[in-house]
Amino acid sequence: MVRLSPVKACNDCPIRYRAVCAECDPDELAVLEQMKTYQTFETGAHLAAAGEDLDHFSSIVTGCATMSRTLEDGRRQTVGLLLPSDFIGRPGRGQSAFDVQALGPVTLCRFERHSFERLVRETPHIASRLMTMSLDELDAARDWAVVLGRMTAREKLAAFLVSLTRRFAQGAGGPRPGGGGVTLQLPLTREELADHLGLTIETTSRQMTALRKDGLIDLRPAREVFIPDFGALCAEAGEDGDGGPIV
Amino acid sequence: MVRLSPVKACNDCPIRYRAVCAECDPDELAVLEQMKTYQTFETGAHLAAAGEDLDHFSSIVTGCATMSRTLEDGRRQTVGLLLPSDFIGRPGRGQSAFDVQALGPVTLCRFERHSFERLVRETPHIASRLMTMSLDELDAARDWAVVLGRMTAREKLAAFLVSLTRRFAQGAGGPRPGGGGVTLQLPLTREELADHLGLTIETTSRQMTALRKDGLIDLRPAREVFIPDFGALCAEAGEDGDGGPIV
DNA sequence: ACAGGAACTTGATCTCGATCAATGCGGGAC
DNA sequence: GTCCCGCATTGATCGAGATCAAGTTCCTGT
Repeated sequence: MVRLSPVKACNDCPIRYRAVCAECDPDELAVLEQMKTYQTFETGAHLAAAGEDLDHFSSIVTGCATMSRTLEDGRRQTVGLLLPSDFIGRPGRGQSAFDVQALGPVTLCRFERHSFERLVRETPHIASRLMTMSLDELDAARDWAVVLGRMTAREKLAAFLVSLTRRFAQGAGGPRPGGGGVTLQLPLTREELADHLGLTIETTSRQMTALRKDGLIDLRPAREVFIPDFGALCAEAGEDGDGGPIV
Repeated sequence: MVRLSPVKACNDCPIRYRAVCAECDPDELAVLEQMKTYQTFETGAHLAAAGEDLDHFSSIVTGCATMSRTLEDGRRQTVGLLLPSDFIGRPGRGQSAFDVQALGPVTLCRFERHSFERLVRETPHIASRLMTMSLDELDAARDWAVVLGRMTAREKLAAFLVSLTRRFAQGAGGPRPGGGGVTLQLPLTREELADHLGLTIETTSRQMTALRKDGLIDLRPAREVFIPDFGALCAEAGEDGDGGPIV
């Protein structure tokens, strides 16, 4: 059976980040609590536009979003998937280099940019936490470049499902392990998936079907994907079959 | 004529980063000066291996290096090109997620990791400078994902030449503007180029020839590339033809 | 329940880049 | 000089994924 390593996000700290919020100083928390405002967006809403000034930074509370770029001729590439606890905006960056768009209804916990930047300047451990988050994103972006540049369509799809399962396993509302497998709720349409994988919608759909016919996944209504054997899917994604945990 | 925007690296500060070193405090510089040691590596040397502990962080003084990952079956993808003034290693990261390999003879300015991390902890503006560098790399990695995922072989090559020209323009020993064009010294073999572009060596060579036949570049001995019209090459890379500066 | 539309699947064909296979070139050792 | 050997180019063919074109399923609103 697959081992899950769920690390729950801290609900008290607005910069929710895995379990490190245990380090949060009560005084800092109080400052952040005073600063924050919640805002909800509808499906497809633009949370940020490439090149536009950001007046707020935010942490995703519920829902998912993509970061993407669209070329003049309409070709689109998604460069990152944002899940609950992910942070939008970074100190010293007044604007986003990419479009950020809600995949479904999204609730953000927002902080006025200048106040937040001041807080970061005065609070080294928050700065260091943001650094860690950025470095994680950097590694993830480079990992994804390997997938985009060198993997086949089937491997891309398997790699995405594996990575999404692992990321959800670290937060709440993620995949439900049980019955010798894992159930995953896909937050993306086939088109959004294709844009993330650097494929067309048709190829994405075909490879999805191929994985289903090979018994690696089961496709259920409402974009639910059942993974009977997580290790087998990892192997399909080109990972050495050490049957490691979902992390 | 193409406008160049050269921003020279600061030679005094060991964390050379564009022109921000002007901010370096003399005391910090003294500490760094005491810490640093120079080391030279031969072509092909491994400056860091994926998953191996780093005992030093370093700044590239001369030469170039790649960050790459090689899959079990030999497929390789380069995820970043490191040029003089680029930094290897980040506070809080004891190991590199990728292999770092010298493309030619490389000289590094090295800092013992723990001492450097202590300095960073005690010096917010160095931490903030490292944050800026990391965010630049993050944007670059995501930009490159768009190239890998959605561009044709010809566009990939043009985009790479454009990006390399711009990066060299910010440092020393870069492209020589003049005669209505720019001369670029390619630090990579066709194979290394192919690994960066997510192509095969043959396709890379063919597209190089195609760009030459179309008058967009001229190929000279010793991996020298002459770009007669930088704006035209930018257009080929899918950029809007605003004839912007090399930045 | 039904209608409409968006999301998804499947099929037929085409094309760009991969693969297989020579051939050309250029620089260093002697 | 000329013999190498690694790097680069070019050619012929193949195949994974794109493209064009129907269908089918699923969700939503009434």
